[in-house]
Amino acid sequence: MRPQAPKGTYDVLPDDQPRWRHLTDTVRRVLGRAGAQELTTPIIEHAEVFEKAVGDAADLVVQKEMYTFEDRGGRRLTLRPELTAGVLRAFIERGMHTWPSPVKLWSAGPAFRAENVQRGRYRQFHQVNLEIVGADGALADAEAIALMADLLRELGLRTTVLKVGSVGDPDDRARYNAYLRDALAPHEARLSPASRERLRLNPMRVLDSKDDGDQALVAPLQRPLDLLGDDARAHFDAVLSHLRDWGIDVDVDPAIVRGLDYYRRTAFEVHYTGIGAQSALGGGGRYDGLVRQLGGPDVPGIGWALGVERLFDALAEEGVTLPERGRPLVYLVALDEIAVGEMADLARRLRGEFHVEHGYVKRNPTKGLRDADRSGATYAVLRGDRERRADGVVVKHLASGDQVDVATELLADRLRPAHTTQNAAIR
RNA sequence: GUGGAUGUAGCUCAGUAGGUUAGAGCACCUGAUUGUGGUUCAGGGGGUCGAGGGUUCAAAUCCCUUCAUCCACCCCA
Repeated sequence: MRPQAPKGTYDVLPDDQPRWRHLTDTVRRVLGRAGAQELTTPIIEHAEVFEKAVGDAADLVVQKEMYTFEDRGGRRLTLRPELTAGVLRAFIERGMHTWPSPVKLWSAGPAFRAENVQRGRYRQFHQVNLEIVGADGALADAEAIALMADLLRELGLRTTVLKVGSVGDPDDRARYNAYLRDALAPHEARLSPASRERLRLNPMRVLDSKDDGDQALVAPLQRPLDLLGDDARAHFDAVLSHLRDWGIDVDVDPAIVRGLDYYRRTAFEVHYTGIGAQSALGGGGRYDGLVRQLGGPDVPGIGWALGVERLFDALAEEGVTLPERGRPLVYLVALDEIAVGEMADLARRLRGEFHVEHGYVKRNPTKGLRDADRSGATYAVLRGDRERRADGVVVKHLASGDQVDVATELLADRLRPAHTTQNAAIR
């Protein structure tokens, strides 16, 4: 049996690394200049952190999809299925409510869900996360959404669809769920089996059923947005107004739905068509009761998460070119046994300034130049007995084929100007 | 949890009315080329045909089971 990565996991190979760096660099820049600070939390947390966050609605399904285990000390630990709960746990544990408010925190890293895999869905996946904790005004909602849009744009995505809605305050949600139950009860027999179950557990979910019959039944009904209370309505209008002022294009989605109870008011999602059935790049919303629910002070918050794998899918679909891996400036070739050691020494000196590689063994010029070529280096530097007699090396510019003898002690000086232009022929 | 498709060399894939030593391209190694790379040419290494069982004189090929991958359903914090 050949070794194999666990189902739903994958290796990020060297050629894939530059796009990951590009992503984290962009996140750091875009969110950082808005005052968001990077926070790294553990990948494992006490299971109760997530259990409390999910709440009693804890839809058994959700629970089942968490990787929970017992460590040797008998502690119940969970591989985080998302980043928000851990961030808020840190917020509470570290007393961040005493920090200048609001506290803006971003995080990025792996998360785990025991789901069946498909395109854009893995068991170990990665998220970029932003939380703005301690602000309850519409301005915070608008800024959170705007920052997500900024990030997507700076990454190079142009054709995303940003849907914004409101799930209202808890009373509004209860009222809407009751309305849906009443409205659909007479037609229950015509609902799909899945939606009959939804009607019992979480009526709002019927709204995003993929069944055509369900959709026909639901079409004439009012949406959550239609039954907002005055406060939630005013808040939502203010959010939209800010976004309009800032030129952020959004689609108002009157039927936007959240699975968990702690969400209130603003909810949003960003989608990208063309990356399969899992078209949501990410989403977020306001969670004013959550910090308290986790055992902290009663502070409001809003946040979002983006799925890294889906971002990469979308970037590929959009044809965005990402940086390539770094190539050496010089590749050192040892033409005899003595030169092997000399080149290793030379490499260590040059690496103070340049990206320098060598092959550890004696090579004839044919093989040595082939190695240099494959490394992607700009220059090959060769040394054998002929060069040793002159205390020098041969420097060959691989693209042009031009080559020149250089005294060893002058090599760094000759490379330095080329280093900045990388392609300059040796002078 | 459910359904469909697919598992053959490091990679992408041919190869089924069951029939000798299982092939190609790319990649890798060697040589042409013992002081000059990319191109080219010649040669070479590399396979439990995903795994286990069954049918058969004979299985990559047919049957069963199982595992994995992909896509979709479900679900989606």
